[in-house]
Amino acid sequence: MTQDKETRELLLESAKAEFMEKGYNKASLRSICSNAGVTTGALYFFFKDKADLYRAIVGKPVDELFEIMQAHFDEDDEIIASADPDADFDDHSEIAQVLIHHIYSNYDAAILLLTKSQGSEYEDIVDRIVDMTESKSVEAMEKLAARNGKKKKVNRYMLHLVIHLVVDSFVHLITHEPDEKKALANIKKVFKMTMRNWKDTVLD
Amino acid sequence: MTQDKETRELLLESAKAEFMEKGYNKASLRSICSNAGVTTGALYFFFKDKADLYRAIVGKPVDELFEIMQAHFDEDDEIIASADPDADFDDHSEIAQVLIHHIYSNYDAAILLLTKSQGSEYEDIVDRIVDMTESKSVEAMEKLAARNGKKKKVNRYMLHLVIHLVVDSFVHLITHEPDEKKALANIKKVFKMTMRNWKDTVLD
Amino acid sequence: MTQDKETRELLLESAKAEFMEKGYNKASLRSICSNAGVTTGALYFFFKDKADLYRAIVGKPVDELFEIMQAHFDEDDEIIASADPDADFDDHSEIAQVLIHHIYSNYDAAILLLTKSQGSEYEDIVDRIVDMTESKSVEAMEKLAARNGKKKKVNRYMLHLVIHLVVDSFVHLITHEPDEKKALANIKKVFKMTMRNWKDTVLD
Amino acid sequence: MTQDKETRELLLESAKAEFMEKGYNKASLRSICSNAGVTTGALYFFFKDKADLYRAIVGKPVDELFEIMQAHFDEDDEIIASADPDADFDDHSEIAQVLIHHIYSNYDAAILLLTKSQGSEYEDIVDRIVDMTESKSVEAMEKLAARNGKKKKVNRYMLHLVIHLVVDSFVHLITHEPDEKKALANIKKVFKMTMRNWKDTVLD
DNA sequence: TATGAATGAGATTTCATTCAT
DNA sequence: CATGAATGAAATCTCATTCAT
Repeated sequence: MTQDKETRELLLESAKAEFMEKGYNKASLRSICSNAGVTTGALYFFFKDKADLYRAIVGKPVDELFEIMQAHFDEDDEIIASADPDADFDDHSEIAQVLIHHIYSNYDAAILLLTKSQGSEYEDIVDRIVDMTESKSVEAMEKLAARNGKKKKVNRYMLHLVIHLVVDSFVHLITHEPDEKKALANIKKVFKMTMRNWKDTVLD
Repeated sequence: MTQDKETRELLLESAKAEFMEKGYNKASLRSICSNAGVTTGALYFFFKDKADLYRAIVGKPVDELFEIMQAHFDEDDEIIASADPDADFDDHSEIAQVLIHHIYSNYDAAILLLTKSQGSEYEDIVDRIVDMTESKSVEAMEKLAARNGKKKKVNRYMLHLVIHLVVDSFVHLITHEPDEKKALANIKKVFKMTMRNWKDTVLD
Repeated sequence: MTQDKETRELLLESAKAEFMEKGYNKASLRSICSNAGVTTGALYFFFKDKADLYRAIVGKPVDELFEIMQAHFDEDDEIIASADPDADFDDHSEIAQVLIHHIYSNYDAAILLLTKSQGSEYEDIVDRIVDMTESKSVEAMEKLAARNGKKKKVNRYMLHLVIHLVVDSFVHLITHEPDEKKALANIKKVFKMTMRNWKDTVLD
Repeated sequence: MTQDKETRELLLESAKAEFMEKGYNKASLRSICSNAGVTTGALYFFFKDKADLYRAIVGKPVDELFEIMQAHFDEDDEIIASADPDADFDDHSEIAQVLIHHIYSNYDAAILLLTKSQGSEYEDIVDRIVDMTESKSVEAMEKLAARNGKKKKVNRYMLHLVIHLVVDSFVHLITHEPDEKKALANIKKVFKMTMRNWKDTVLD
């Protein structure tokens, strides 16, 4: 006993592997424990329940992701509030880079969240990201319209779809390209594509 | 009771409802049977196991979908094989209409497949559609290149992504728009968008 | 398999013994099943859960008990409504006999209820009996007072206590005297005692 | 923290609350410890096991109770041994007062013992009190008979029952009347009632 | 004194599946 | 065709207790 200080870590490793292999629902706490070389009781010393164990793996990265997004939208708000009417919203290269870097720094958690979270409290993570992005975009567009007086007609359905697709692109990229640099290179194309789609189909 | 020969049908109805409510994994055969007013034995008379029951609901629509797609690609092949070098590949309105009609004619099955199939043999249905579309597209492009001598450089990653996104668009549309006509109207925009993305990012 | 038709019965027997030995809370469904020679799954074919199993043993006797009591109180009501102002409420020998007979006809269930029900939905059975008796008694006394014009002052605390004690006497008798005839003989004394206590302490 | 030497006290407080809320059986040592702000190890430093912890709360009051009762019976013995053949055994007001005072001075423990002790070594406390009272009463009656020559026939069953009921009355009173003075007032009525029952039914 | 970690046995419940009738 | 019964394995979770430090 008292192996250095690792049991919790062993459990997290084992849980990661099990969730990855079987998904949240079918993952067995028994397997997780026996693979970690401990009894089920030990697991319950460190984690409240299955949900808590999963949260211990993906919770922090998720929270940070939303913080990063929030910070980005706050910045945009400031730009909108500032004098310059021609500020550039088209250059998403910075936020893309930050997001990609954060995600690839937590790659295991990202894969778990995007492909193995059904049944957990995170099963709607992608929808939550889409929803946040959409509502923040709408807000920003309304502020811009209020300030500029120009009012572009917006196709709300296409707005939703385009945002959905750019998020899906991220998801697809992350789940298929394990190399951060390559992912970043591709995501820039995705953004370019998205901006055109935006202008062509969201703004009538 | 006048049940004539309907037990199988009752079971299928009940199963649809249960799968819809809980998803493939969490659906309980017990619940399905008791809601259908029969015992588990009856279920096992008509269906080999849980997978077979699910297949009985979604199998035929899926097979037909792939047949429709196959027929479409075969037509394209013929056009490529024909003399006309300027044949139009850009007009997908026909295939779109046929696909949408097929899907909305089997709407329950479609929703089941797209949102409730995790754990079943159909959990990868979207990927299979993407894969088929992608490989057929590559084939077609190679045949065209061979015939025309012109060889456009193709960005395989973006090809894959663009196809993925158009399929995702379908999925998103189907799961969010229950009205066939409205869905069809929107899907045309999606195709237009996709064609531009194709030319801009797949062909360098 | 198919032993005559008895598995459910075996389970009930085994459950009775286990509940009797360990009480509701500490009774183990595992033990019950293995002592009955079946697997736990079998139990869950016949009973919804632990509570349902317990209910299958004691539920009917309890319901019948309350029906018997209700019928008794209804009879009293009729007597009160009738002309005779001097009807005799003091002779409880009939109800005593009926109650005792019912209880001793379901002796196992009675012992279970009175001594082993903690943790189950029946843990308050004695209180429920006291409450019903008390409220019916109060009703009856009020009706009598309204009819007769005479209004005896009632010490509510002693009323409650005396009723509690007569019920306790029943309980004590039942749990200590397994012979129905002897129990009946003693319960008559208890009633006599109770009637005097009633007059002396409930009615000031 | 200034915990000086209070951990044990914290644990006892927390245990009292837990036992009160859930009863002996369902009380969780984990909860007790965490509510006390210590770990399980600490508990096991002060107490041998769950039983020992419970004993630490209720043991002393129980022992004292039996001592008080013993002293009372010893006094009675002396009176019997004394010359006066007409000594008064009917006035229990003194012992009633002493008992009630002791019990209300340890009210938490009393409630715990009377309503939450199932599963513990004290689950039979009421029976033990009844048994002691009964055997001491029989002893006393025999001594009296031996001395006086008169031999009243005693109905042993009713003796047991009457004692049981007076004890039950105490229990009921204690658990329903938190005010010591009111309890004392009522208990006197109970004794009066008991004395009459005694003469009427115990002594044929 | 007290902690933090871990045990191991136990609890109830659910499930897909089987099979004699 | 269908029933009713039963299996057996697995699931998550809780518990009192122990012990090295």
